[in-house]
Amino acid sequence: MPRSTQIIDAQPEAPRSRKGAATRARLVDSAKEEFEATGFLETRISDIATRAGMSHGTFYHYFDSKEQIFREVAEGQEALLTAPDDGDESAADATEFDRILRANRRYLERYRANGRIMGVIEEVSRYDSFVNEARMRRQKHFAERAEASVRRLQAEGAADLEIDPEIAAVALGSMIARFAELWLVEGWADYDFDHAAEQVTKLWANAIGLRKPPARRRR
Amino acid sequence: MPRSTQIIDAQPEAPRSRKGAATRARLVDSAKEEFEATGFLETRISDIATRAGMSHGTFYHYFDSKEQIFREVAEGQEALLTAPDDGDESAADATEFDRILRANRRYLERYRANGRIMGVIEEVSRYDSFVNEARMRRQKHFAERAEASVRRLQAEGAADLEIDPEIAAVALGSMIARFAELWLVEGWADYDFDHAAEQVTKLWANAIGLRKPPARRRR
Amino acid sequence: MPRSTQIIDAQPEAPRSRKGAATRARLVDSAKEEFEATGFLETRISDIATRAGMSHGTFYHYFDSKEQIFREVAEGQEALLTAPDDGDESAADATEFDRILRANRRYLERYRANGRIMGVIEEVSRYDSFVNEARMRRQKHFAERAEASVRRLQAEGAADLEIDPEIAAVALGSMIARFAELWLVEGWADYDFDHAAEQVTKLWANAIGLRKPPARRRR
Amino acid sequence: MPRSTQIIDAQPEAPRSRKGAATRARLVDSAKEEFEATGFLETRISDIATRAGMSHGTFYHYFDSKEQIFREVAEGQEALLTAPDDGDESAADATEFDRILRANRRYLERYRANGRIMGVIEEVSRYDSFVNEARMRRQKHFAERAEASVRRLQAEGAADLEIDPEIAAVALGSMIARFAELWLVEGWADYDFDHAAEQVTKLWANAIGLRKPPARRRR
DNA sequence: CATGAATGAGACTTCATTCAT
DNA sequence: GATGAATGAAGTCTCATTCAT
Repeated sequence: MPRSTQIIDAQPEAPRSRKGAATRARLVDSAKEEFEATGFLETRISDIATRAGMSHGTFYHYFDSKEQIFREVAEGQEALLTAPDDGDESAADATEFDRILRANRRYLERYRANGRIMGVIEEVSRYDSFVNEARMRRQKHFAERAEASVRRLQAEGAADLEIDPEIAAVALGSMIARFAELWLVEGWADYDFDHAAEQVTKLWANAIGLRKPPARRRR
Repeated sequence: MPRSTQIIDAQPEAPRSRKGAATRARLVDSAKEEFEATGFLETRISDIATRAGMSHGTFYHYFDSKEQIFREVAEGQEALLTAPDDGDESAADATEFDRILRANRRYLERYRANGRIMGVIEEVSRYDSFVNEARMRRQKHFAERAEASVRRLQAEGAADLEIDPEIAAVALGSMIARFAELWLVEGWADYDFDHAAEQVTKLWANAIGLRKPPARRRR
Repeated sequence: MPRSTQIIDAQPEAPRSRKGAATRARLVDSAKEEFEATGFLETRISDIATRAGMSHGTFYHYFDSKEQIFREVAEGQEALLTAPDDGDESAADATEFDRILRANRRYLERYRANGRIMGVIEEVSRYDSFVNEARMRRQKHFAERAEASVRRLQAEGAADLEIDPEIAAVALGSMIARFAELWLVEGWADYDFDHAAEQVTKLWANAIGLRKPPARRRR
Repeated sequence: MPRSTQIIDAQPEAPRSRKGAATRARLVDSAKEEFEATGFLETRISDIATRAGMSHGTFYHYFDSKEQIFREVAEGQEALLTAPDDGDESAADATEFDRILRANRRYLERYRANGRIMGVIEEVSRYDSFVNEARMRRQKHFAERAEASVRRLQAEGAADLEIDPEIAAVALGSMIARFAELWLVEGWADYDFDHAAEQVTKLWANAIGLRKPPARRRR
């Protein structure tokens, strides 16, 4: 049973030596840079290899195609975007509004730090179902959290009961995602970061009818 | 609304005869169908020509490239999406909420009726600046209306004054646009149309802090 | 339903103009020459195109691959080898031996006239099942005739009854086929044509125990 | 019987250690298996190495190329096919017919036991002159014996004098060889072994006009 | 001896585009 | 206007072979 074990195993095979692993990593890095600089379609396999300082043949030791390496790059970005906060989170949140604000800021900050590649991911997700699935997982990730949050608030009497938590979660997640893209990738306008983050959070909070709970006040 | 940015958008030459015009129109229709069925990248000039029942050589009598004919298809869709209501609009709107609801419904209905090609436009806008510009014009079209609407309501005391009308317009426009794409192109979920339209409108209205003002009349 | 109608239709499509047909024919001829001169494996698509005086891109208008055009060349040879005699056949045959001799001579003559390409067909038939099938059809064609002939002669009391007509047909067909290959392709030895043809016919006749029927004598 | 034609058949170097010899042998075995399973063209060096449980780099310690290792495999098969009977041969043969039958059976049995690789040898012999030479040596080996046999029988008055011993030897050798290939490699039909062996021997005996001479004794 | 990373020659193929008819 | 034959740039991918470790 030689010749790969199908589908998943489509990958040439993992590097077996330390050097190989380093080379592979170098390729992924170069690929990301090249995709950022040139876009997906315009990037040639040999561009990636050359940028990584190696022959294009080497590329094929580690990846089967441009699509495949892109998936890995995209996967990394998606993981980064949805990674949990790296620090004392709950600590700082005085109010529910602060909690939402922090989440939004985190998303926007991370998106801003990777604007170029995020734009390319948006592009590629339109014709590569793997990448699209990863993007949908991200969307789902945030939607689930948002939905749970809305339900909880409704239960606490702190949110509008007429809001459908499911739709609200998708729509508000969409708002943040597209707003981020327009602002940080398309260059729609040059908003002040703090102001923009606060504004979309206000829209979000208003949208679900967030009420300042009894003993708290918004800044 | 210039026809694309008309740089040297010189098409081979406008058809002179009636027959030529018909052939050209046939190509545009076939192109749309083919793009819907196959996506932009996978569609070949000869696919379009074949679908239109002619030799691919003929294509070049009317268009210079796949990009060019796509721009025309996309332009048509954008025009359709932003076209004014075809009928007695203001008539029916009893309240501001109804006005927003009607606008959202119209957008969603039109989007739904053209889901496939809208998805392709989303794709192509990522690597064709003409198409992207057209999409941005659409976004701007809605954003301007939304911004004006928010300002007016704020002036009337019918909307939250803490909301930045500019950001609100972009963010809420983004919400509708991405929600439409997720729902109607990506098949994220199968919402009831009326319910979904009403929900996103509620989110919108809440977001800007819309208050049913005592005695309201529309512009 | 664009994009070919599967399998059979794998061919790019038949030429639509007279000029196209001529070009296609030119390709087939050049392919045969190139295969004869260089062998199958060593022949490049562009060699064929260049020999036919055209760009390699043109090749792909008419054929999908080297295998495909080779099949057409091979098919032509097989047809030629099994083509019926072009002339007054039965007329001349005084005896059964003469009949067998004539058939053998015809095969050997035709094989000799196309030695090079026959050798390549032998080669390719080992890894292209289409070509192999064509070769097997040829073998079968002759085997069926031979078997019928043996049965008839046995019935007439003019052949050894202990011979199994089925095996005899295959074995004697093999004898002629391989002998032809060794002699005319491999250059095993430089026999006089008439002598060799007569000798293998004698072996054949003896093998099946051909008896001179009552009122006839062998020359 | 020189080891191939030994032009500059310089193999990397004969293994010096016991371990090296074992590795080398393992490669030859794996190569044979791989060739049988995949055919010559489709087999890659790394397939052979992998099957032998080693890195493909190691292959080059022992062989220069796929051709070279194949020659060794083929050489082994040819030797096997032409190897003298391993036992008390003459003993059992009561008649000349029995002698021919025994030789044919031995060939067919050996061929059958190695059908797959024999088929590959047939293939490769068409484009590797070394392999072809080995095959021709086999053919010559049998032809020489057959020719001598015919001449002897003719001298003894036990065979048809009109038969040209040289051509008969080649043609009848061809008959056996091709019949074996059709039957045992191509799967032309599923003959009973004993019956088939006896039949081709009858054809052979008849062909040379073998007569049971009054009182015969074998050499 | 063995490993497997790295190389790059060399062929294949696609398809937008041109152009003679 | 329409046709479809012809072109060739451009990229893909394979795998035998080398070589540092």
